[in-house]
Order: sequence, then C-alpha cells, then structure tokens
Amino acid sequence: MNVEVSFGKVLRNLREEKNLSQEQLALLSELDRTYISLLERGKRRPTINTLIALSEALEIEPSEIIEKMVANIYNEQKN
Amino acid sequence: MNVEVSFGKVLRNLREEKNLSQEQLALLSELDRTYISLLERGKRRPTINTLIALSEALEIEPSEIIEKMVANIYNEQKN
DNA sequence: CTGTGACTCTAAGTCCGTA
DNA sequence: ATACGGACTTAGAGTCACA
Repeated sequence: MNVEVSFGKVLRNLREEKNLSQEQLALLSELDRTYISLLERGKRRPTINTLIALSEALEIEPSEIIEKMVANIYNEQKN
Repeated sequence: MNVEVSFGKVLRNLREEKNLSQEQLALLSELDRTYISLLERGKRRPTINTLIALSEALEIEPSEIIEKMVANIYNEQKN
C-alpha cells in the first residue's frame, strides 16, 4: 500500500470515529470539501501543513496520524 | 514559529546528529541537495511522501520527526 | 559544503457543478 | 452525504549555475 492511500484510509477512519461528515471536517480544517474527498480516496499527497490542519480539526496529534499511516503501510491485511 | 520553519530546524538537527552533509542526505533520500537546503531553511512545505523519504534516510520514525516539529512550534525558545 | 535565484513542470488545493 | 469532473490558481517538486 502506498503512502497516500494509507493516509486516506486513516483519515476516513478518524473522521468517522468522530462522526463528522466530510463537509464538517472541511469546515473545521478550513479545507475544501472536495479536497477531503480526494485525500480519503488517496488521490492527493497532503503537505505537512495540511496534516497539521487536519489533526487539529480531528483533535489528534499529527504524529499519531503518521503512526497509524505507517502501521497501515506495513500491515497490508488492515483496511 | 510556523510549520515549515520548525520542520527545517528539526531536519537540520537530525541530519547533523547523524554527521551527514546535505549532499549525503540528498543521496540517501534520493532528493536534490538544493531541495534539502530549501527544506532546512523553511522555504518548502514537504508532502508526507517527502517526509517518509527523509525519515528513511535518517533512520528515524516519520512520526518522531512530526513530534519534534510540533514540540518546536509550541516551544518558541528552542531553536 | 551550503545558500540562492531562476527556472520548468507537476501537484496541491479551490470552486463550480452533476449525479 | 459523497464521488467525481472540469477549470482554475497557487505552491511544491525537482534541477542548474554560481557565489
């Protein structure tokens, strides 16, 4: 699994855990609704600034998102 | 301190701890030497893919780089 | 060994819409 | 609520010559 696909899955999981819609997360993170969709589908590679913005909106440490992402990359069986 | 400047300082610290030149790090991470320079000076906001490439070259967890970066942002006294 | 300006090219990120 | 597409602007990716 590549980096952006793994990131997208982590992002979607975290968002759904918080019961947020893509639109709500977009508002909170001051990103575009369609861009959240692109990220979750692994179509974009976010910059670290975007990572920070998303982690603040999701109330999670940015390093934790990266940890989950890396774990995902090395654990193909996980979705 | 903003995200990219903090990232640059962390990157430089880690590189120097490993006694690597920008050129050597560039070789290891398969990035350009001048791009490493740009990153260390906070002139670029790397994507998470670039983060991964650098962390592999520096033999450090990518999440740890992010942790150090965030700590730097909230500890202005640190350089 | 590193900083920097200038550069091209690609991708980040936005905004409109439709289904 | 989300996926997806087109068109768009901005900024990063990546390189080079030179100081």
